[in-house]
Amino acid sequence: MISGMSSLGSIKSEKSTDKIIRQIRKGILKGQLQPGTFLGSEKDLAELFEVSKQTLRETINALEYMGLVQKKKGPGGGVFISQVPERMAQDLLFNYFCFQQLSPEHLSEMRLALEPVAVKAAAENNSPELLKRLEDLNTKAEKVFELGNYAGVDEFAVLFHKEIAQASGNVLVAFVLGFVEDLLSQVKAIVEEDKMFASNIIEAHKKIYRAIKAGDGEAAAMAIREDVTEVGAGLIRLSKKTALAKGIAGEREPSVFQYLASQMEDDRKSD
Amino acid sequence: MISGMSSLGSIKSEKSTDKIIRQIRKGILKGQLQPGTFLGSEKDLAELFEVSKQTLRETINALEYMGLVQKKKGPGGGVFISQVPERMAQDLLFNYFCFQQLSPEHLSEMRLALEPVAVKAAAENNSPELLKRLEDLNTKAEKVFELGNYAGVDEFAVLFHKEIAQASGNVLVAFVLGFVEDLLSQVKAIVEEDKMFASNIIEAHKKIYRAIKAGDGEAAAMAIREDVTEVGAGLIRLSKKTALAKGIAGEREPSVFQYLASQMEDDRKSD
DNA sequence: AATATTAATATATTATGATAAATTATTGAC
DNA sequence: GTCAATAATTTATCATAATATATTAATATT
Repeated sequence: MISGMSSLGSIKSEKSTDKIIRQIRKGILKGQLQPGTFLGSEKDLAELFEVSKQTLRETINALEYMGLVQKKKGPGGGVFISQVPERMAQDLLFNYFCFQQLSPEHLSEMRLALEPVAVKAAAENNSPELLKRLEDLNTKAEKVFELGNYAGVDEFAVLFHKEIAQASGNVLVAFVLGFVEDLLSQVKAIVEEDKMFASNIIEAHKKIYRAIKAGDGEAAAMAIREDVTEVGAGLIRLSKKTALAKGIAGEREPSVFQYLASQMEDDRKSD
Repeated sequence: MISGMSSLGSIKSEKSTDKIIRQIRKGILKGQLQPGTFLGSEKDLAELFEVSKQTLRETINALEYMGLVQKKKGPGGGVFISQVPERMAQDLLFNYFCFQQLSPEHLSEMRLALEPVAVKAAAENNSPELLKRLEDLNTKAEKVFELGNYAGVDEFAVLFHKEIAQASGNVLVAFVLGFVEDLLSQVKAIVEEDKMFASNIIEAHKKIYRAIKAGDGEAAAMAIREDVTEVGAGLIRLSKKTALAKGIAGEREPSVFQYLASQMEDDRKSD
């Protein structure tokens, strides 16, 4: 048991892969390594850290999948520090929740807690640009509604909510709401929606827009609560029906991921 | 191998590393690969996917750092599917926010939105086990308070809130609140707290506990709002003072990570 | 001269073989 | 049976080499 062990310090000798990852990550978190910073080619880095090419590749690969670095091929290429893309952060978080029995109810409850906060902030800081974007989205939603494209209504509805989430001014709220909205939009893309559903959403969003435009945070919050509650209820009802039709649910709470699984044949691709 | 595959088929030939990662991840997300499932040794998997050892190691390494698999050495070892540990999901999310100027205000605002939701659920489902754990934590907090260990009070206070977050019954709320609480606890460990601060926390938590015990969700929500608001205000005040003392702040909003960076000095340079 | 084409070059990507280190299963002594 | 030594298995690392790919530079074409 006690053989060639390092004298002091760490009892368990840390893998060199882990050491390098920790070191680079620390540099990033401390702000010493800013996005865009060129770290060198893999060859350079292997020499710098005094490890083999393979070992270095394993570390850089891990950092790349965490979103912290990007690689570029060819002359002038190499390893660069990168901001973690929102999409990647979402996917990594998705990995966690796929083991947690996340349900549409959970998502809806989160929306109910955060949307009013976001929309209040949006109403209190209702820039012309924001109003323009929100109005555009609602107009587009109405157009596709008239064409009978109810799924299209929902796409614009999601963008409407994501716009408000961004306008919250709170990066944490914006991320969590964005995560929730994206998940819900995928769920909604599976369950079929009807005309009444889409019509209600359009009316609700018009009301929310008016409150934001008027700078009335309380009214906006109230309106969005109604919207979220109604959509949540409808969605839960529809998803339960879908689950039963597929023979999935029954004893167990329907997990969001069981629906999404069926859709995973076409993978979400970045870029 | 067949050269010239790049011209036909996919426009951008996907790296085999990416392909394998996508494939395994899909299996996990679809529920076909459950936690604990043995995938085989690296050698087996290299043969299975028809790639080299190195390529396979790179994929497994990436999956390991995402938290989706674990490796074990020795006889009976190999690659196993793993639930993503909460801590790892937190760290990966942390990577995202370290570029987003997350501030104590943002954290506090999120708490204010979610804690009442969590505590209401906790009050409505106040099991004897939960009450016991909460009472224990408050008792311990009081003990360390009497010893003058105000930082210790805070450690138990954080656990108190995390317990409530878990009791929310909402995995999404629990995770986000846990993430926020852990971040705040690190910030609090840096800024110095005084006797009054600790005393207020203890009284507030007693009040929250009584409301939960009584099954009064509304009272519990009200009490926790007071607690969160007060702690948030105190924390923001203290952290601004700390930031100014360090010459960090000024024109820019103080980022949580600028404080945490100062704590990351625990260098054990051994390479 | 501007533009398209080709060649050169730097880099990532994949592959193979070999050794070291760590962990577990097995064996053997008492 | 218990415990220590040994063997077997697997990951971790190193080294080398060939291939694929994207950028840049040079060349040819219009």
